[in-house]
Amino acid sequence: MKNKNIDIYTIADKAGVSKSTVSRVLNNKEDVSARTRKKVLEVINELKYRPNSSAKGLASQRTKTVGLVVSEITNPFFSMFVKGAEDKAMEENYNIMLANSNWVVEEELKCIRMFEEGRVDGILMISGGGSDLLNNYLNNLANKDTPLIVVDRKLDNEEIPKVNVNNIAAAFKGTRYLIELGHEKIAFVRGDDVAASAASVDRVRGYREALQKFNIENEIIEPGFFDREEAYQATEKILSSHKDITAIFYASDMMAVGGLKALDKAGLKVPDDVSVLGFDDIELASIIEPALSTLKQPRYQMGYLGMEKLINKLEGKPKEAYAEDVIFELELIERESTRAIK
Amino acid sequence: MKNKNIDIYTIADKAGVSKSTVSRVLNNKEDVSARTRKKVLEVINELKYRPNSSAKGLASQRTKTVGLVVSEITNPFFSMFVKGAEDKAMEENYNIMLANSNWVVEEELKCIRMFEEGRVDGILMISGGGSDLLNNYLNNLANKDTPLIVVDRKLDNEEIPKVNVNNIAAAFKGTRYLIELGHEKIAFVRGDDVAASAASVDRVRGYREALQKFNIENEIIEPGFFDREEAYQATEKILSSHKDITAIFYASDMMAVGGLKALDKAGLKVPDDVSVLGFDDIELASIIEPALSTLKQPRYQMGYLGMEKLINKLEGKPKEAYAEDVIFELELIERESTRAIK
DNA sequence: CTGAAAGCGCTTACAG
DNA sequence: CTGAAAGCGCTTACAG
Repeated sequence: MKNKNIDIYTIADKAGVSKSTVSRVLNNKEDVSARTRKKVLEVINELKYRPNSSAKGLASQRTKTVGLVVSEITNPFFSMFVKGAEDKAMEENYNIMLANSNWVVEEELKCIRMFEEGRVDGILMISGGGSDLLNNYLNNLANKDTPLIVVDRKLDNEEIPKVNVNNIAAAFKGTRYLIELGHEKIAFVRGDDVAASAASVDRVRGYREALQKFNIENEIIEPGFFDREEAYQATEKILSSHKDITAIFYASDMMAVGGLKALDKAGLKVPDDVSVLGFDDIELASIIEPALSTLKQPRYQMGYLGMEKLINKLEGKPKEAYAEDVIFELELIERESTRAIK
Repeated sequence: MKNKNIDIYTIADKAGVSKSTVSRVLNNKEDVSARTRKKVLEVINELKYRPNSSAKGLASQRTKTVGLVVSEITNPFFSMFVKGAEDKAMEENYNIMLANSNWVVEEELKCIRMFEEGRVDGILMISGGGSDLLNNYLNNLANKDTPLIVVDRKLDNEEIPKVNVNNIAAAFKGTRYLIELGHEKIAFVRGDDVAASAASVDRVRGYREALQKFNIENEIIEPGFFDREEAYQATEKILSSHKDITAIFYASDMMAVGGLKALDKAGLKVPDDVSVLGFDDIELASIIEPALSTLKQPRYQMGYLGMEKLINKLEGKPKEAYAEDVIFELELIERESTRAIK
C-alpha cells in the first residue's frame, strides 16, 4: 500500500545522494555541485517527481498560498481586482485560496480561519462588508502580525497596509468637470450612506466640496445604494422635483445605467437633454448606449499592487516594500454621455 | 523558538488525555465518551486551537481543497459558474484553489500540477481552452483516476464526468422560435468554428436543423467568434448582403450586444425592423435596451452540480453520485428584442 | 473507550 | 559540497 508514491527518498536513492541534497536542489540552494545538481534533476524529470506540498508546508511552515477574500466575485467590478491579484500571484508562483464572502461577515471570517489553520501564508482582502465586527477581527489580526493587505476599503488601522482610491478628489473632479461644461443644476446619486462604506460618504463629500468651491447652491442628493433599480427610482424622483436638471452624477456606473433607463423612459435624451456621469468604469460603461463618461478606478492595478505588497511582506522584503498605503487618483474618461451646454 | 504554537499535544496535556483522543474528537469520531469529548472541546475553545492543515494533509493524504480552473474569471459568463461551485464547496466545507487560465493551456496545466503536489484532492474544470494538448492531459489524468469533473466543455472521454448543455437542441429551439414568430430570413452569427469549440459547432448545427425541418432555404451564417466587435462587423456584412433580413440569432449575448449597435447605426429598430435573439442570458441581457430575448444557460446550477459531483467522488460516495454526465436543456427567455411579424 | 507508536514527506541546522 | 538526525503536527491501525 505504501511506497506507491515516489518521494524525495526515491529520488535520493536513484541519484545516489542523500535526501538532504535532493531537497537542496529542489529549493535551488547554493552549495550543490553542478554535477550533483544535474544528476538529481535528471532523476526528478525522469520520474516526474513532484514534491508534496503538505509535507513541505509542515516542514517549512510556509504554504506559498495566499487567501483572497472578495465581496462578490460575480460582480464585474470586483472580478477585475481578482484578476490583477491573480496575475501577480502567478508571476511569483503563489497559489490562491479563494473566499467569496458575499458580503457576509461570517464568510469573511472563514478566510481568517484558513490563516489560523496554516492553509495560507497571508491574506489579501478586497473590499468587504465593512462591518464593525469584521473591522475588529482585522484589527486583531494585524496585532497578531498577520500578513494582511486590504484593498478598496477604508480602515482605521495603521498596522494594515491599504491600497485605495481617493474618492473625495475623484468626486470633486467629476463634479468640477460637469461645472466646467456649463452645468449648474447637478444632481448626485449616492451609494450606501453607512459609516462603514467610506467610499460613498467620501464621494458625497467631493461633490459637495466642488459645488461650494464654484459657488453653486443647488445641492441635490438622492440615495441609490449602489443598486441599479434604486438608482432608477432616485432618478425619477430627481426628475420630478427638479425639472430643470441638466446633469446627474452617479456614484457608480451600475447606478448610471439604471439612471439612463429612467431618463429614457422620461423621454429625455442623453447627453442632449441631460448629461450623465458615472463612477468606476466597469466594462459595461463603454458598452452601453450612449457610452458612459466616468471616473476610472484602476481595479486591475489595485489588485495587482495589493498582491505585490502581500508577497513582499511574505518574502521578508524591507518594510518600504509593503507597509505604506497607496492611494490612487482617478482618471476622468470622457465618452458620449456628457456634453457642454450653453 | 518552538512551543510557540499550540498544537494537538498542548490540548492533550491540558485536557489530561492522549493526542489520539484529541484527534478523535477533532474528527468527530465515534468511540469517545461524552465526558472526555466535552472536556477536550472545552480546552480547544479556551485555547482557540486550530489544527494545522499541512500536518493534517500530510498524515491523512487529503487536503479538503479542490482546484477550480476557469477560463476567464472576469468574464461574467464564467464567474457565475464559479459562484455555483463555490457555494457548494462552502456548504461541504471544502476550500477552493483558484486557477484562472486565461485560455492559456499552460496555465491550465498549472492546476494539474497543484494536484500532483497534493495541494488539492480533485479538480473542477470549467470550460477551458479546448486545445488538443489539454485534452490529452485531461485524458491522462482520468486514466490515473484523478478526481476530475469537467463543466461546459465537450470531451470524448467516458471516464471523465461532465456537466454540459444541449447546444444543438437550444439553437434548434431558438431558431424554431423565430420561425414560429413568422421569420423566414434568419441569419445566424456563430462563435469560433474550431473543432475544439464544440459549443459553437453544435449551435450552428441546431440552427441548420431547424431551417431544414421547416423547409427554409436561406441559410445565412456569419462568424462572430464570440466577440462583440466581430459580431458588430458580421452584422454589417449581413445587412449589406441581405437587405430583407428580419431576424438575427447570435450564438452569445455579447455578440448580440455588438449586433444591436450595428443595427442601431444602420438605422434599424429592434424589434420593429429586426428581431434579435441571444444565447447565454448573462446579466447584461436584461440590462441593455432593448432587453434581449435569449436562451438561458443555467450556469450557477452547472457550477454547483459540478462541484457536488466532485465532492461526492472525493467523499467516496457510490458511482451513481458522480459518474454520470448531466446535460441541461436551455430555457428560452422572451424579452423585448424579438417580435412576431406578419 | 483510550493510549503508545509508527508514519506521512519534507526542511533545517549541525557536523564534517 | 554533502549526509545523518531531529522535527514539523497531525492520523491511523494496533493493543488493550
